[in-house]
Amino acid sequence: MAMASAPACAASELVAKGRKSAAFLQAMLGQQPASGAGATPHGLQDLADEILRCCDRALAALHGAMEEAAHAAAGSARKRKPEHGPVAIPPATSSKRIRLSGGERATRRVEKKWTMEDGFIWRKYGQKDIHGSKYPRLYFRCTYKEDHGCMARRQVQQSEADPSVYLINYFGEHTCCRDDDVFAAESPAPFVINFGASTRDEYPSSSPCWPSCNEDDGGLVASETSDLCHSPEEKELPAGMGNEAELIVESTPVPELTSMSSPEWDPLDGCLVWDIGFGECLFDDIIGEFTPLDYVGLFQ
DNA sequence: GTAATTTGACCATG
DNA sequence: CATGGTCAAATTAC
Repeated sequence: MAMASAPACAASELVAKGRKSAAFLQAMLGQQPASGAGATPHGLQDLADEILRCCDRALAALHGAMEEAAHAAAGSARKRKPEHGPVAIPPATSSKRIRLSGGERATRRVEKKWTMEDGFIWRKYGQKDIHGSKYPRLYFRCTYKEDHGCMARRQVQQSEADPSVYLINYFGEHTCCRDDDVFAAESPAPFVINFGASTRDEYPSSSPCWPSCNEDDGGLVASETSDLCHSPEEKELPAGMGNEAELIVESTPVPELTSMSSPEWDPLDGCLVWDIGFGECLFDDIIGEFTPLDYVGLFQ
């Protein structure tokens, strides 16, 4: 309900402002001439960079929480099987087969990441060479499928256009972290923004499914409904890996990969690849764009 | 010894 | 029949 999403929205705005400040800091550091042999701006830049990334992930986590809240709130207005976690996809819109156990149809979203890491723990259960694709498709299911009956699955495939990019198809939702007991006990933790380097320790094995702010994480950044997604990159998705995505999630190139050494790198755009432009716009606007239409009503 | 991964086989779908 | 998704035995790693 709105009462659940309002604090999340406020927190999201705060994180967004923090991120903006960090972006400016990083920009200022980038403009600083490397004067003073001892003063190494790279260390500070790395720090600012990490702050940016943590903010991004915090936003993503908040976004995910709001999405959950939105789904829960919209339960009466939107089609959702109450006894099944995954949201049903209208079969009529599905032209390609998506075989799911028990014939279920689940939420599906596509991410493009620079790493396969997403903070969740997956177990690989298959690999398949895909016709016409240079790279095999890897099949993963949640490690906690047995323990919690979590039906979350994902398919990972390297992009042919850019092999450094992984196209990750997510099916179903993680229920292993949504159990009432677990969620009640752990709910504060996932949204704690820890700017330190030991964030991984914030999420011990008791709640391993929450996306964590770790070094390897490519960063889940944003998601948009297919109606909102106009990214041309969606067209780059190989057959069966995004053409019918319910959600397209643009993911972040880790800044240090290119941006820190690139003179054209825009510090305000270095951490997130959004369909929208960053420019000088306030983050409030970004949140507006960041927020799927489903949630807009909840925030007002 | 246990858990995770690999990989070929099987099955469903178009 | 071709292709993609999943299963499960074998293998490997810890």
